[in-house]
Amino acid sequence: MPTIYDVAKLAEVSPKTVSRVLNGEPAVAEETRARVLAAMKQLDYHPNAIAASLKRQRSNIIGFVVPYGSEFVFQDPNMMEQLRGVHDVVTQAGYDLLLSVPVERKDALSELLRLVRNKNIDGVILYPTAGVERIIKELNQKNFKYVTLERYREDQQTNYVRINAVAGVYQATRYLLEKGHRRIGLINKPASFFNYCCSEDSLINGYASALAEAGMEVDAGLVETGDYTFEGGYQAFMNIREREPGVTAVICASDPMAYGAIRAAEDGGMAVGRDLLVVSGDNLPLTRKLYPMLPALSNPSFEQGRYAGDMLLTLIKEKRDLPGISLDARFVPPKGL
Amino acid sequence: MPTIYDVAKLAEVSPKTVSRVLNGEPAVAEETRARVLAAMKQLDYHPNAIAASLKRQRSNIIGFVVPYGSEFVFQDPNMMEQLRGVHDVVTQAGYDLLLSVPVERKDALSELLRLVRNKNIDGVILYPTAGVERIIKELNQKNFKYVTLERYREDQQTNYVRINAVAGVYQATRYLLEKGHRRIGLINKPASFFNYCCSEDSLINGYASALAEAGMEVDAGLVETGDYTFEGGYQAFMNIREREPGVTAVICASDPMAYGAIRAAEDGGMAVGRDLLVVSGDNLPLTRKLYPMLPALSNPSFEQGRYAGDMLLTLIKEKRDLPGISLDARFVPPKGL
DNA sequence: GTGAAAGCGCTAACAT
DNA sequence: ATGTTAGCGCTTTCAC
Repeated sequence: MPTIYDVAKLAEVSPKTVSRVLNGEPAVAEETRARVLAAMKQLDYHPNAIAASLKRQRSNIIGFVVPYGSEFVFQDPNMMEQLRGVHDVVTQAGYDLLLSVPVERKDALSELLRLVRNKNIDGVILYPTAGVERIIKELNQKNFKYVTLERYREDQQTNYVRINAVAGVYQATRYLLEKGHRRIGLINKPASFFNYCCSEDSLINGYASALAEAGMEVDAGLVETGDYTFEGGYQAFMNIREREPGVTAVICASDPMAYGAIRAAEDGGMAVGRDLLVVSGDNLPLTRKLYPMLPALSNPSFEQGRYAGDMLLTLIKEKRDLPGISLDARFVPPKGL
Repeated sequence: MPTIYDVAKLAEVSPKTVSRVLNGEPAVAEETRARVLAAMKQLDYHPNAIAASLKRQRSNIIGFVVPYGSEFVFQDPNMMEQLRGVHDVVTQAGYDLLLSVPVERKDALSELLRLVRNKNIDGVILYPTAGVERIIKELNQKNFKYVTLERYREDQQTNYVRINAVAGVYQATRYLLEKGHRRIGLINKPASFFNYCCSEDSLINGYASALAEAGMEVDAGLVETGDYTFEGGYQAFMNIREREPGVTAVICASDPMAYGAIRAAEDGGMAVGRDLLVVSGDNLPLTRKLYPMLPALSNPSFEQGRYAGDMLLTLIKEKRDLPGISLDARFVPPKGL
């Protein structure tokens, strides 16, 4: 493989001049630049990014570390949407994306440390999980740039992009109340998953406010917690139905859980859309297609990824922290209303 | 950041000895090794992977380039399964995965070239697309290691992992015939997508053989081609139904197309499972959950990814080409039969 | 506008 | 078992 020296020799200039052409630096005569470019072409020269990284002390690679094990991650449509958002924005900025999903869930933190310490990467997008605080501390100490999806602590002020579903759930609940529903189930997200710390954005808050406005109280029998999966949603709805056979609507914190609830309802002889209204939790494209008539909470996961990527790139460029961002989930009423 | 020299000084050994400890080379006295490790710990030393890469002339990074645009890719469950397979196997072998999905579909080939030429990566997994042949030629010339998912040419002999659905479709068709179905639809995969060259593994072959054995011929009115998407499946079934109102079963080449066909059937007033039997195309976990009663073709996409990753690692290690692999899709009869 | 020299942090080759 | 030397391919002073 030809190096910058080979090009320099052929073009009869110094290596530094070749480097200048490579990096589009201005102080090069047009005629010289042309000669250098011709030499590159003739030799089929391509710069070695690793050598440049070593000297520059940065790799132009962004890391994305996702805990929870690959089996879950690659089948979770929201994570894929976040990944897509991050990918698109960093790719277009000329960075590459190093994707790391610990095969075993328990390796998530050490994997993160490995990536960061070996500093192949210029920054990292990560999910807060239990135990991450120690790592964030190390990142801060080393002045290593990161953005978290959701917050790792309730008092985190900077460098996160989160989604707040409370307003969406409030609207969904109001909508259902207005339609005459009185026994409204809620399949909430787990208290300790992404945002394992932050109780304030539990869906229960929006749900409870809307009920309170209608002079109603939360009935514990109507509330369940799922684990974001189909199975979790299935079981949760089964439990709710057993306790509250009169349930006529259910709000789900995620689409897979909504699918589970739908199957549970149908297995129990209910006709979804007639006996039971299901509010899905993410409004994934697939959900819109499978169940076009159902209302939904719309989770801007893709935008979350985009903002996170953007924020990280700015962090890297400007070397300062940025205030965290909250994106509100929206309520999408059913088609034709 | 401390370097290998700092560690060497503190441990009172040479840098080379530190390097030996780092790489687990045998010829180090136990006592020395302990001293070095202690020094590393004291300094919070972590090796710089970029420097090692420059010297070693390899990065321990595998590239995965997926064409078709990120919007499609991250929402396609089969691609995600392949990605997961590749990811798991290379990760466990100590490699990192660089994921590259050109945001614009037309940039796929140049993206591939960029990755390869800058040789940040030790090898690449790629999909054959129109025009890829030129690039494969360059890869061969430079002795750069790659594995293709599906073949880029009918006569490709090495370095691919493909899925052959013909046997599965044959079994599916036989099953349906035995159950008494006579008007069996087929929503085939497009002739030019992954394996844009290879007509031999068109589903039509397995379909036609099974029909022929039963003394029947292929009725062109029952066959459509989709583009792997929900919309494609929807439209395809609509077309089939219009031409052949008596259709009682349909075999789909992918799960999203099966979802589309199901929706089309239901929109047309058919009850899936009673009026129409749908054989889904991939047997994704989600499909098993949403439609547990339907028969399916089972597409081993995850295994395809694993084999591709394995093959690439072997290619890199042994510096030789390997014969291509075909994985047969299976037919999975409906539950309870 | 261009060039010479030094060095990023590591490892391979060749000592001893 | 351990050390010395050189150099991977580039960019960064600092000079002219």
